[in-house]
Amino acid sequence: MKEIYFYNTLTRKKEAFLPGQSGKVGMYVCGITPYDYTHLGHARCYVVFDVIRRFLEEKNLKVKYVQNFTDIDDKIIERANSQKKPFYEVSQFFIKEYKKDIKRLGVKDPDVSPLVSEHIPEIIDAVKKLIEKGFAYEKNGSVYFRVLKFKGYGKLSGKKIEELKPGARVEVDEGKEHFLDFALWKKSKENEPFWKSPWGCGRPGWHIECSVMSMKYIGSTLDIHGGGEDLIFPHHENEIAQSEALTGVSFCRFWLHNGFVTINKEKMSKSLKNFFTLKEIFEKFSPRAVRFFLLSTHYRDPLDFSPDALKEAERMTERISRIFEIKQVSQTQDAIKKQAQDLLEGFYDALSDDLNTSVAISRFLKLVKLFNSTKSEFVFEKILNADRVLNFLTLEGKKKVLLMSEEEILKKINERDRARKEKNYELADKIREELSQKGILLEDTPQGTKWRIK
RNA sequence: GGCGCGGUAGCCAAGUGGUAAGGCGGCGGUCUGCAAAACCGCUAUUCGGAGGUUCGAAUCCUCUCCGCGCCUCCA
Repeated sequence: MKEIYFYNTLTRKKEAFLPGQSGKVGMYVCGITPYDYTHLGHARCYVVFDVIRRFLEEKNLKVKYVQNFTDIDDKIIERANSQKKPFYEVSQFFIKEYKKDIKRLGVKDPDVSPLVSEHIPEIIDAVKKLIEKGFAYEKNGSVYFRVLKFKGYGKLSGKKIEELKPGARVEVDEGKEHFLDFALWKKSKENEPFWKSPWGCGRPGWHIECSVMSMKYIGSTLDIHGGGEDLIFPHHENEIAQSEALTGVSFCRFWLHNGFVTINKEKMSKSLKNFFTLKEIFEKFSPRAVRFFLLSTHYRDPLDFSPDALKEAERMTERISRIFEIKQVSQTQDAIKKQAQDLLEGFYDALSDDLNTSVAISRFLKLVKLFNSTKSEFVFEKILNADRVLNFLTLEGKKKVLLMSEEEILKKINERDRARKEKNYELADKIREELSQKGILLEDTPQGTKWRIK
């Protein structure tokens, strides 16, 4: 059994992962801003971190998994105002949709799913402390973080302050001491929801909620902080600055970031209008295939979406699921047991190597193959063991629509069986073809003729 | 402009110094009346290109071409 290694964005190296205190792992993954439906890019992130969590749990580590909802933000307000609704109706609606979609992908519920809107007092406290410590200042009802005061700014993203030039891409906000300073607290404009604070009516800035909520539920130092790689800068960089300014200790030991889902090699994003929501995807592909697809490539590499790739995932997962159709035998030769055990070990070793799911899946498929040729209960159990991490087998498969009644099908099968006994193969094949036209596939097995939907 | 990632067979995809995992597809076979499913075998002398280091390189170095990302909200 190998040690667990993860690639740490902070050090740009694979590092041995050892939990902080006695087998406990505190992990925080940045959640969504619920102002629209969840898309495939989000799904990749949460499926990947779900596998990391399940894997660590299988390794007998006690994981506390925290994932927030940023339920108050400019985009939510924008949407709420355009629909003439309070912001929380918009965020609550999309939180519900997110939970529905992500559950179908077999992602376990977080242990804690904190909402920003329910942590305003804690956020105000944190901002107050940052001001006291000289890391933040109030200006016209807003509070900004004083980036230059925090040495080490840029250590996560590898950016140098001198190289980040104000201008074209960075909005120059009057009132800030330095263009990189970011809002901890934003003064509310008219028609915007607000909370009362020592600095007047306003709401939290974007980054502070993650610092406050992660440390509230996990502690000053997280073991793992995860998210999409687009969050590295500025979001996670800012989280580090705020948190470490606040506590004086290291905020997080392992920073893990997943790569993007792309379409034609380009990032799936709203602005390019090339994104697919899970809702849309599920109309064409099963959640089981989607999960398989999302794990088929290493999590840090780009994953290119295409209908063909999803179709292949559909085929593969159907094949995997067919193991349930086989009657198991209890006897297993030692050599086979050894093979199965080695494959399972290889499976976990692959995951230990910075979550190499491609290799892990290949071992998993080998186990399926071994089971198909041995029908061994022992091997079957190894498959179920591996599936506790991958979680393909319990998910919804492809939707099957029955175009004719079961009685009708059985009648046709009987008719065909009679024809086959009489060696009237022409008729038998005609019946099989007829059923095939209606999407029914026949399989002649030693146990008789079976049928299934194509 | 700064920083970073990737280019491996028809396709997807592992592999950071020891001589190219795995899957899909295709081809051949076992089974079958024929199929289907499953299983077995075959399917890259070669890793974008050019140099270099080395006994040895997909893996290290230099240059170069192509694609992408971050530097602004973004999983």
